Amino acid sequence: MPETSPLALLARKLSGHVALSSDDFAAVLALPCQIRTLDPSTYLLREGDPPLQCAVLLSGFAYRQKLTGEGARQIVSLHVAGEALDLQSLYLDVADHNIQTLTRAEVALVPRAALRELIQQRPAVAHAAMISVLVESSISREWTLNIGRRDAQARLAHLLCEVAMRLDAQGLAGPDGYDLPMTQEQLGDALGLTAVHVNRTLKTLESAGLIVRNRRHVRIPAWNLLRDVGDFTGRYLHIGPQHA
Amino acid sequence: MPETSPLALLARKLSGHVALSSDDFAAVLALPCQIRTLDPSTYLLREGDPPLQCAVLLSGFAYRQKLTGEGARQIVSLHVAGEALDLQSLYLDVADHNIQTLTRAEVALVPRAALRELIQQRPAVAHAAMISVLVESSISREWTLNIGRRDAQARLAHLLCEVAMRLDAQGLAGPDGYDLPMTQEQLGDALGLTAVHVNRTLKTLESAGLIVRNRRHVRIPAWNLLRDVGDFTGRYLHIGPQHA
DNA sequence: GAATTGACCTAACATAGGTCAATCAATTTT
DNA sequence: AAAATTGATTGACCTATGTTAGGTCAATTC
Repeated sequence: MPETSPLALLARKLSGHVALSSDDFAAVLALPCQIRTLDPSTYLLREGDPPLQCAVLLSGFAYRQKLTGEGARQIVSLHVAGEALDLQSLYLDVADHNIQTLTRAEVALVPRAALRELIQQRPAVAHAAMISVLVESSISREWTLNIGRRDAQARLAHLLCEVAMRLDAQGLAGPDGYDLPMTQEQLGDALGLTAVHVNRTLKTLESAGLIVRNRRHVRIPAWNLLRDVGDFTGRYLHIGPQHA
Repeated sequence: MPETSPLALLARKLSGHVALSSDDFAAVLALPCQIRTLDPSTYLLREGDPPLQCAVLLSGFAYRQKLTGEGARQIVSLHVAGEALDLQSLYLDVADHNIQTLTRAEVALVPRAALRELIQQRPAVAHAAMISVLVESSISREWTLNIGRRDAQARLAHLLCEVAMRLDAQGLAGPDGYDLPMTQEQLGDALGLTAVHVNRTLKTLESAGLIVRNRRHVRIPAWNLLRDVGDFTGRYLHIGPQHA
């Protein structure tokens, strides 16, 4: 089946957790949508706004972010191509966080009503969407643990492992590492650290031989070592079909 | 309608966000369940186990928790009476976190299959369950922000405000404050701090007149002040019906 | 090709919060 | 009621991380 629809990526992602019938699959592909190419740092949703559309990330990276009253930024989740960004606010009146592109990115904008209708009419799609939300919750819990209870080195190692594994699961990581599209300031915002300390910590990991960097490219020469330093286990990512 | 079923609390909670028909409401009440009274610190679910039942908290408090490889504990969410604890793992094969009672608590144990069936057959219930999961996700994001980007005083003030507002929304808070059922060590585990520092910070809040403590009882004499110190806004709790 | 910009990097210093250890107070057990 | 346990409190000290203030370099822009 040629992937003519821009939503093929989404359909594939959804069917990664639950078997979708070919009808279900086709219905996802048939969702109405507009394609947009967005510059880095473009807002897709702003806290306080009513969510009107559901963006699906077709290429590039995006993140969710919140600000304190004093203007400090915390990145609360990262997203790679294929993920639906607005399931989190699909049934809520007002957005509780901001969504921004990290890199230049293509998105498909699906009208909220169309997606809700699809979910209401197709239990298997609803099931898949629910799992997708639950997995995101699980990742959010692990981030809370990471930020609350691990030191800077473990935190950073953990994040690098997570990104590596998630890219790998989407077939987006080469065998020689991956391009991490975040500045050190953004890494700090994701980890609850300052950019300065991220820099120091990257240097530490590098000189310990745990990572090899070349500009934004990261290679992990000994997965087991970085995994141990980062106290990383992929279980919370719930990769693969959920049978039970 | 007399609340004969122990699940009345759950049904009320679900219908807090979405209108349920009386049929839907009755179907929730008719779920098969076993009632248990549990001691403090009893495990309801363990990381790595397959979730087989869905616990609904009828009275008392519970929390979700994760441990690092070194044994540090992070409480990742708090739960008050009326909340369903296992929607988070209802569609996942393996639990990614632990759930424990905080106080002595009564729970209703609903077989996983029964709940899934109900959700599959009643779109309004599915809708309500989804919202309940989404609200929990939103709270999780705010916790990440709180732990990652606020200092100890703001963190603690924020948590105290959140608990006050959630108890109030459930009608569980008196006009003269509430009983916070957590030890200072548990507060630390929820905030990414040590018990010692929680103690110091409580003292600071107290001597600034922002809270009044008597044993575990907390009163907030000037809501606006504590709210400002904690940089708290209740928006992320998404209290009330979601119309859109 | 000078100026500007954004990201990376470094060093010196400051501090919020952690660690350790002791004491006290309240509650439960014997 | 002694003893034991659990949690709260406090003090002295330490360290991981933040802050400030600058550098270097490469990529754009004028």
